[in-house]
Amino acid sequence: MPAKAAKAAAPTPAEALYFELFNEIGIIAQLSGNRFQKVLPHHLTVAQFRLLNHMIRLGDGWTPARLAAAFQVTKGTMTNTLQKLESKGFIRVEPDADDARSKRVFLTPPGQSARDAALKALTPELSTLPEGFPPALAAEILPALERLRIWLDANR
Amino acid sequence: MPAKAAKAAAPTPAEALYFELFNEIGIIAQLSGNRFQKVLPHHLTVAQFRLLNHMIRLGDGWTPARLAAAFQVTKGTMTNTLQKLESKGFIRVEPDADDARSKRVFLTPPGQSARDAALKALTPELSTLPEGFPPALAAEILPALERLRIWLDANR
DNA sequence: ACTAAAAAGTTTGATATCAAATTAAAGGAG
DNA sequence: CTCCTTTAATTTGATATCAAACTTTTTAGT
Repeated sequence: MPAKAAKAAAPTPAEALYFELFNEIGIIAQLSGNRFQKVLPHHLTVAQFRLLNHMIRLGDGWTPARLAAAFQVTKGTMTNTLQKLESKGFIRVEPDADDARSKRVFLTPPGQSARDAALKALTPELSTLPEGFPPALAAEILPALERLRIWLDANR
Repeated sequence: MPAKAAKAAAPTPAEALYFELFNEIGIIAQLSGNRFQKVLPHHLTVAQFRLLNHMIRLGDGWTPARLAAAFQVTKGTMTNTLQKLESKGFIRVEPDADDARSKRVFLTPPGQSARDAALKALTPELSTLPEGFPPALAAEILPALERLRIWLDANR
């Protein structure tokens, strides 16, 4: 049998597939993030916008720790993000009556307005997207992405 | 006709779909990026690893400017990333003979080894993934993601 | 009830990234 | 040829994020 060159760590086809998947996802996240960042109002970062959005969609009153876990950032990062949003008046952070270690985060009316304005500012970015990437395609792959996200979230 | 509440910027269903798509992609990128970061050898960042990987897959000899465009980072960021990789001996940066403004980036043998080692270190992270997210599903959505990435890349 | 362990939030120091300004070289218009 | 514009790379200052240490409070074990 001919000597085989010492090929280093050739990934299986399945592994290669996953690597490619995460690579594409990483690039898309960076491209879209950059793009969104440029048009967000009130000097909102993407992270700040996502936090506002999260409170609209899933309700407020969460603790910082739970938010940090939900967004997969460190507690220190969440502290910083919350302080920025609070200084802009977009959220209110109150002590938790039941647990003196904890706090609770609430969206303010200006915060809701800022979120709406941000959404409006983002919309034009998407206006020409359907030409190259039809909504039906988005709908088609979304369940799979959710499934992947949920798995990653559960198996850290 | 009843007075309609001043609903601020209600996105169309298609827009909502896109927002959700980018949201999921953003979360997956963060989860997978964090995860990969923790196991990468040689203090490689994800950005550094992707650069090494890029040179393996698409060949080296690119200019920093072209690399910055390919990865959608600023030229300053690319300068920094290249300096880090060069200080580790994983790449070689040479002046371009034809254009005194430019440089050319080459992968060194240690760089190739580091990339192989990184790939190997990443593989265990994927070992249990097929249970929750079968490779067939990855293969199914990959073309759509490529299409999205290409569109975003072309329409900046 | 007491003590040890865990959890919530903050702080600190380091780093990756960005935007904008800077320097140097190439290209184009006249 | 000369000047103006564009391009390549770097530098600078600011910020977001991380990991790790720290403080306070709660929970659990005995």
